[in-house]
This record gives sequence, structure tokens and C-alpha cells, in this order.
Amino acid sequence: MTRKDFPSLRLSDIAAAAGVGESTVSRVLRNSGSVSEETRARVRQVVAALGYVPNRIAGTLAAAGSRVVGIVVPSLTNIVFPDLLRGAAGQLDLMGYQAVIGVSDYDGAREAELVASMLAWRPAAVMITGLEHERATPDRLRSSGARVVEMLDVDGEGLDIVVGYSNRAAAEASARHLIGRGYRRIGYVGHEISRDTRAGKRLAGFEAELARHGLALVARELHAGPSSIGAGRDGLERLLARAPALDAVYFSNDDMAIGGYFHCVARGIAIPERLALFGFNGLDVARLAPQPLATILTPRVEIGREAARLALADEPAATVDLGFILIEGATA
Amino acid sequence: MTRKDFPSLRLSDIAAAAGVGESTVSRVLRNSGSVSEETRARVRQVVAALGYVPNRIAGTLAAAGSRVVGIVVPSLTNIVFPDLLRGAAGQLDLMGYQAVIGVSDYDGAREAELVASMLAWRPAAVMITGLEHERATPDRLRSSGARVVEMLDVDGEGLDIVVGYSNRAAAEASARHLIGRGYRRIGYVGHEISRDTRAGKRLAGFEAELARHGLALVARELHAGPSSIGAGRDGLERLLARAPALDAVYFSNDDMAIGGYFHCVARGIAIPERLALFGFNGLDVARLAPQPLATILTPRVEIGREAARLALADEPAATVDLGFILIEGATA
DNA sequence: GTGAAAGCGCTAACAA
DNA sequence: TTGTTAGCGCTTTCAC
Repeated sequence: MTRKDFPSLRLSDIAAAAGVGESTVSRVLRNSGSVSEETRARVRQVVAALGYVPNRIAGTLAAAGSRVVGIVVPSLTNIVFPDLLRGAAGQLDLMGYQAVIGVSDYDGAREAELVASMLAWRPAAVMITGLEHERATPDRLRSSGARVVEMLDVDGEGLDIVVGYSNRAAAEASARHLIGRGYRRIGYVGHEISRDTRAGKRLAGFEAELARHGLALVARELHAGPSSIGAGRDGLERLLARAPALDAVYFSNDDMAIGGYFHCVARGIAIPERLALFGFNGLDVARLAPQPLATILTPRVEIGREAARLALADEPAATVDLGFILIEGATA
Repeated sequence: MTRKDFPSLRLSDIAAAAGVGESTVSRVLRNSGSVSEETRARVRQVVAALGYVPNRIAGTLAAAGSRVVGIVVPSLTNIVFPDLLRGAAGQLDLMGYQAVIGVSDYDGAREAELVASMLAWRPAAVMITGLEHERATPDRLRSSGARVVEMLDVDGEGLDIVVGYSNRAAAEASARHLIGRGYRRIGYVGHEISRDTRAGKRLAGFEAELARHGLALVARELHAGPSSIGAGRDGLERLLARAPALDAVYFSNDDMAIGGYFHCVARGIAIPERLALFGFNGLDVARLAPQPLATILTPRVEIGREAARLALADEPAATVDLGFILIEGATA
């Protein structure tokens, strides 16, 4: 028995079995138009008995308007993106839409390819992250007619709908917090900011705020790869080897910061007396650590949810800043 | 300008612009059939110039065979599932397929609904987790003609393809490890095992192994909700309040175990001298903690990848056990 | 090597 | 309230 031997039921089969016309079955299935309670019940009964599943491919083609939304995220390794996906998928589901996902690995060219292949499904909307894209991406998106939502960043120009927070403002708040606590010899441990443009914006915002206070980063350590606990751990070790006199370190995100925290605990470096740590994202693991990490909590699930809602809301283009919350924690 | 004003280009537009027939354009686009190098180039040129994106909805309907694979996961909160998704999406992408995802929240009825709505897209395959499903799920799946892959568990009967590891064996190995280290007063901290059947199987396997050594769990604490660091932290606190004499605790997974670890660090409970901890999954955060957690490393990304490969491989039904690795760590 | 035409399984007028 | 029918935009014979 090959796989091809499954000629699934068609609308006409149901119509025949129920003794009605195809359009009647279609009406029953979509709860539209008027159908007598009697036939409605009969059709439903046949559908259930035969286990008929309508072919949405055909339905979509005929109705010109798919119930699909494409979502491209740069990574699934950092829990931030699954959170975003969770918010989006939940909301989409509520509205009767389905999510098609793609992972770009923080590669603009991959993102462009993924967007192109999603557009082939004529999605109602495409959700992507950030405001920086390869040239081809906005072009394709614009001419597709699909709604576009850019998530997680509001520092710049959006294509259509933008839902996120200001990375710059978050970083500035972080810098002010550290300065306010009296730290002056501040270092940075981060990952590839050329690919993760939001992390890049945070670094820029952080440095700008330091500069406003007559300060500058004493040292920085950049990991050539995506953020991870291991990269943060190793990064802090290297940074301290080069600049032992630091009194605080700003990390590109919580994954990196937790790595740094683990390094300090393992080496017996007193936090925050000897060294203060500051992260970004407000992950569970950071907030529930024995010493809660000083960090910025971002409303990721809400951003996904709101982004999905707006994508299907038929409202004008807009930028929604969902803000962030500074968590003082105990590491700074 | 309304959204409807985007009558995207059709194959016939390209055909007209290139001065060829529709079928010729179709052949060029799919690299099938024979087309002269000259016309091929011309068509390509027109396609690029006009920015034409073929409508896969129509293509799929005509060709009877979609390049879509449905994936239903119980959660996105636990990094285990994004890992699985990452492996699967990467492999699918390589083979020219797209992933449609659904999140069931560990609810069998939701899973059944999600499977039904994915089947409406006539996916080439459906990937789900675990071997336990609502009655309707296998029925629908079987009559759909789609390949089915069940992931993360090999302890039981599969519907078609199964890729995972033995939760029972992993738990038995964990028990043996603890017993071999001399621990005898062992407790358990877990989450809702009725919904997370794999966690349930691990608990059963763990207890069975203890029994074989004439032991039994001294106490257990079950959190009425999904696993999380917070649940593990609180769970261990409650467990120790009730059974202070424990010398080791087995957790339902690493999220829970990390929570327990944080509790011990915060309370100054010496690990493993005063209390040993054992987890499951081998998450980064567990392996890179100052005291690496004793746990079981599961090949999640590989499972996703292999599952996707087999789903599209046109090979007979099979069960693939990708095994696990016991990590001794420093907490037991 | 290329084109014409018949579907793929639905939806949405339009009739009845 | 219900049935008939013409597409939706492709792919795929089948001629040429």
C-alpha cells in the first residue's frame, strides 16, 4: 500500500451521501448562508460519520484569502523567540489562523528567502523581528499585499505595523541604573552585534548614556557567535583577565549574564560588592536565581499576541511601544 | 488603498510578458520538462523583473501534494520543544518543506483539534510528541494519508514513525546512579504527570528501579501545573519541609531541578553532601551551572532533524531510539 | 521544445 | 432554502 492510495473524501462525496448540493455542504461547513436546521443536521452527521476534513488548499484558492500567517524568527535557541511565538500562535489560533514558521539564524539573506517562500502561500500577514532587513525583504513584502508586523524593536522606521519596545531606551535605563548605584568602571560582554541588531542598538544606547555622564566602557568582550550561557561565562572570564579592575559588567542579554553570574559564583567573586552584573530580557532563570539578576523585563509574549492581533485587525499602520520594566534584582 | 488592491501577478502574466505559453513558464519555474536555454533565460528574466512569486496554493491544489509539514508541540515554554522544532524546521527547510506549528498546552483535546486543522492543509506529514493521544487523533491521522512521526518517546506502540528515547530507561539509569552513589532516602519533585505522560513514565521507571533495589520514594511533591524553575524551587522547599531527612531528590526535568538547585544555594544547603539533585534533559543552564547538574542529556535537536528526515523519506514505519547520555555532573 | 486545455476541490454568484 | 456553474492559479497530459 503506497501513500498515494488515500484519495481523501471531497465535498462532492459528502454532498452525494447527504443527498444535497455541494454548495449546501459548503454553507454548513462555513456556517454561512441559510440552511434549514434539518439539512444542516444531516450534513453534519454525514461529515462526522465519514470523517471528512475539508481541503483548505482548495478553499483558500477559491476564496482568495488564506488563513495563514508567516512568522520568521532569527533563532529558537534563545527562549525569547519561543515566547514571542507562543504569544503569536495563541492569538492566531484564537482568530482561526495558522502559523507557518521559519528560522533565519540571524541571517538577513535567509530571512529574505524565508519571507519569499512564505509569500508563496499568500499569507494574510507576515511577522518578522527587528526593523533592519535586506533590501529584497521590504520590496517583496510591500508588493505582496500581506500585512507586515515587525516585532521587538521600535527604534526606527517600520514597514507597516511595529510592536515592541525601545532597545535604546532600555539600555539607557540600564546605564543610568548602574551609574546611579555608583559604578564607574563598567565593562561589556556581548555577542555578534552585527547580526543581532537589537543587541547592537542596546550597546550603542548604553555607551551613549555613559558618555552623557562623562563615562565610557572600560573594556568589552565580543563573542563571535550567538548568545549563550557558555559564551557569557567565557566572555566574562576573558574580560576580567584583561580588565580586572572593573566594578560592573553590562551583558548583551540574560543568557550571557547568567553565564557571567555562574562564572562569578564558581570563582567566588562577590556579587555585587566586587562586581555588579546587569542583563536584558528578564528570563525566569535570571529572576529566580539565588541572587536575582538586575535586568530589563521585556513583554515578549504580549508583543507576540498584540502583533498577531494587529496583523489581522485591518487597522492602519502603527507603531506600538509595549515598554519594558527595569528589575533591580540583587546583582547590581 | 485597501488591502484587496493587490491582485498579485499570475503565471499567465509572466507567460504573456515573455511571449510563451503558461506551461512553459511552469516548466521553467519547476526545472522540469525540456525548455530551450534561450526561453528559459527569457522567462527567468521576466520573473525577476516583475518580482513574480508563484502561488503555492494553486500549485499544490493542481499537483496534489503539499510541501507542508504540521508540527504539534505541547509547549514552547520548556526549551526542549523549541530545540525539537529547530531540528525539524532546519531539516524540512533543507528538503524544501515548510513547518506549520501548533501548541497544545499538554491538552489532548487541543492536540486533536490542532491535528485536524493541520490536516486541512493536506500536509505531507504530521509530527507530534509522545505516544499517548486522544482517540480521535490516531483515527484522523490514519485516514489522512499523511506520514506521522511521534517524537521524544519510544516506550509504547507508535502509529507510524517513532523517533525518541526511552524515558523509562533514562529514569532507571538515573535511579541506579543515585543508588550507586549511596543515596537511600530519595524524594521526588515533579509537575503534572497526567498531562506530561513522558514525565509520568520517568517517575514510574524511577520507582520501579528503586523497588528492584528494595527502596521506595520517601516523599514526593507534585506541582499542579507545567514545569518551571519556580515550581521546582517551591516544590523542593515544600518537600524538605515535610521530609527533612532526604539525602537525594529526583526532579521531573532540568527546569524543576534548576529551581531546586537555586533553592539549595539560596538556603545554604550543601550539594551534594547534604542533598543530591538529579534532573532530566541536559539543558545548557544545568550543564553550565557552577555545580553542573547530574542529569540525562537528550538529543532533542537530532530527534527533530531525524524525525523530519524520516517523515519525508518514503520508508516503512519504524521506531528509532536515539538514546540518551547520563551526565554525572556535581550534584549527585 | 512548446502550447492548449482539462482538471485539482473548493467558494460564490446566480438561479430556481 | 437549495442547486448549478463558473472560476481561483496552477500542473499536467496530450498534441503539435
